[in-house]
Amino acid sequence: MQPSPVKLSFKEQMHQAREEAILQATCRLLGEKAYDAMTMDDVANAVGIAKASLYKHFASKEELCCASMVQILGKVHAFLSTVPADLAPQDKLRALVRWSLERLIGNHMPLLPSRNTALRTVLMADNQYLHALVTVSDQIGQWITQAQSQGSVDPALPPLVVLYTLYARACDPVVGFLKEGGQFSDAEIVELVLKTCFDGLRSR
Amino acid sequence: MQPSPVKLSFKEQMHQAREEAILQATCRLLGEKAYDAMTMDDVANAVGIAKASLYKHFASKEELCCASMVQILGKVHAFLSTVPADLAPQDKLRALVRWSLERLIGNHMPLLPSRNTALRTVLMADNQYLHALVTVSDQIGQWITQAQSQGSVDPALPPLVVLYTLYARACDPVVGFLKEGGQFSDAEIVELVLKTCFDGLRSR
DNA sequence: GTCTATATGACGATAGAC
DNA sequence: GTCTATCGTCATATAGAC
Repeated sequence: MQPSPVKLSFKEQMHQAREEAILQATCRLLGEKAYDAMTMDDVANAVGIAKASLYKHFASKEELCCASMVQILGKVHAFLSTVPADLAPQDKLRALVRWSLERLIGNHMPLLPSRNTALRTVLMADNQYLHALVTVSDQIGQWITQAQSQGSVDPALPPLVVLYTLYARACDPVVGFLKEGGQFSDAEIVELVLKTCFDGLRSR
Repeated sequence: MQPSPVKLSFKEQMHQAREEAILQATCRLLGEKAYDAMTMDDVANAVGIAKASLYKHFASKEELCCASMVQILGKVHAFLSTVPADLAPQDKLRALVRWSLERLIGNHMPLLPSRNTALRTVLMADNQYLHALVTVSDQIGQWITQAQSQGSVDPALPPLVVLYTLYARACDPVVGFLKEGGQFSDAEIVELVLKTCFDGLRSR
């Protein structure tokens, strides 16, 4: 009796589901600690499988984390397409930053590789990651340019500076500081950081 | 023949000088990489002594890095006292952030412990560090309050949010992103980040 | 593909000669 | 106090049975 196509498909689905679970766990763990601090044991325990099994899915820790980052960029891309087209450009940008902050505050967003970590080196050599990054950056870049031409974002700022400043909110330590203080609710923290990001510290 | 007090003092000076060199190297290395990524071998090589000798000065990696962070807070404190007293409060704050950014861009400022690293745990248990942190924060907090009462910093923002936002500039990844691009000079990067920090992204 | 067990290497810390 | 040499530990990655 030959294995039916359905059975094969089911096995593949299992495989995919397990891989998805691994990526989910990795994403969450990378949101809790730095790349160096996260161990493959952490991931294996979180998923509930043996460490060796991880290596059947991903050849190395670097590859795993890389895939996790690509997945996150995919989620960013998916979010971008849900932003109403009729929103003003600066409101689209605000929506993006708000979404990033909400993910950060829920520990669902890994720290961006802001320094020369092993991860950053791998990411910059990974075509999937770079492609996803360019796709996302292009969309955001358009919004920035539009917002600047409308004057709602300072046209004097180089668009790249605006882009990086928005990206940096996704790993803003201020969120962690304020959360630790316990003095503000999550929603308040998001609004406060949003305000300082777009309006700055000065009175308007 | 007894050792003269002068000789003793000289040996002590040597000791102090070596310790200073160790702290300097640690400070620079912590500016280049994260706490976990920095090794005691790195420090020993940078100073030009054997790793074992480090442990004659500092009992552990944690203690060494802790001392390094305390030393940096000391430099911050020293800088604060050089800021002209007749400057407007908001200009004092700008001067502080500019100084931080210049240190960051020259890799002379360790990343602040923004997440739960082993270092952060140690720092928060170290009275010297906490005391230095409170001293510095108090001075900055006064400037913030004054700037808010003058209306040059938004009085609607909780002072703590302003303080953390300023602190976060000392480890702003935007600086690294822009520096890597090679499109802006160090001085331009400092001014751009200063502008987004105080004025935000929106046009004024 | 999943597991247990292990090889390999890196790093913090120490021993002991000088 | 400085060095060389080494220990103990932990984490990545793999071997090999099932």
